[in-house]
Amino acid sequence: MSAHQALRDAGLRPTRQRLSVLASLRDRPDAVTAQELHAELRRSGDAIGLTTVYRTLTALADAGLLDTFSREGEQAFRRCGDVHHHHLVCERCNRVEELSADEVEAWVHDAADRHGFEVTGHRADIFGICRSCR
Amino acid sequence: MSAHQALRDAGLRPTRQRLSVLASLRDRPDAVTAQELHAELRRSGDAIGLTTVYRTLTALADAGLLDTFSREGEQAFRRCGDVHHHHLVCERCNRVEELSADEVEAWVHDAADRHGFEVTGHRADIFGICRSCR
DNA sequence: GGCACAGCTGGCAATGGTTGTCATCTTCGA
DNA sequence: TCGAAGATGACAACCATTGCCAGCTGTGCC
Repeated sequence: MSAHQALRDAGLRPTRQRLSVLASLRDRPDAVTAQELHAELRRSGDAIGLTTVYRTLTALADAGLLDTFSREGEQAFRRCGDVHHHHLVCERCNRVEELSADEVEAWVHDAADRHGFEVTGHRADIFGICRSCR
Repeated sequence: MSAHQALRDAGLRPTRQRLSVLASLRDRPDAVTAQELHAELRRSGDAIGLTTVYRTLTALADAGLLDTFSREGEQAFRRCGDVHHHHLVCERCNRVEELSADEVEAWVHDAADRHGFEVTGHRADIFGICRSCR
């Protein structure tokens, strides 16, 4: 799906800035913060405001187009697949691999049932050092 | 183990303030933020500075005595058991149940191996609404 | 194409959780 | 009991993030 269409579907106007953010996120393996992305875009000659980067990332995350990661005090974002998945995160380069795991899903529902909880969500992330960072 | 001894083992002096923080965290089912805890302690007549609450919680977490939870922009803490576990968190009252899950541990190592990652840690939390909040 | 308007942008100010500073006070081993 | 070393707390500083608002732009409609 084109970035243009993705924005449309999310009820967001496909502006130059948003397309720019989505383009720089496309196929990027790592998660980035608003500040980092803003600096990179500026460095590459793209005129975009920091506030806009923040709002765009938040809007895209709200629309489910981006996954969020908290990195000691700040929030990082990454373009991830639509289907539910978990993450394998490199603590050195912030690369993220998407994982699917039926056993985790099963565990989630079993545990919640046993404790009388109504599940609203869950998150299972693995942290480590990737092959190329070792 | 006494709170006094726990602090000792963590290389921290058992001061009135630290004992006070540990005491109010004892057997508490929910996770609290520094601001919340500070307000509660003050309300109950305990003279303690906000800075001290922040530093104490951080120190206790660093020492492995507390687990941390990020709650939209702020950090919450909870006294948890020493053995490795996961969490079932009520989004309404912040109650936390500790879970152990061999299937999750197995998944962590399998997935990391498959992707060539060296595991440094992992986290698997379930969010929901507890029985009494429903 | 031209219009009008709802949505978007971006510089700047404000917010708010958290941390740095430092003078003062405690704890604890000698 | 004494003197470090460690801890406290009021206050200022930080800094990621958000609010504000005047101007800009995409979009549907004529």
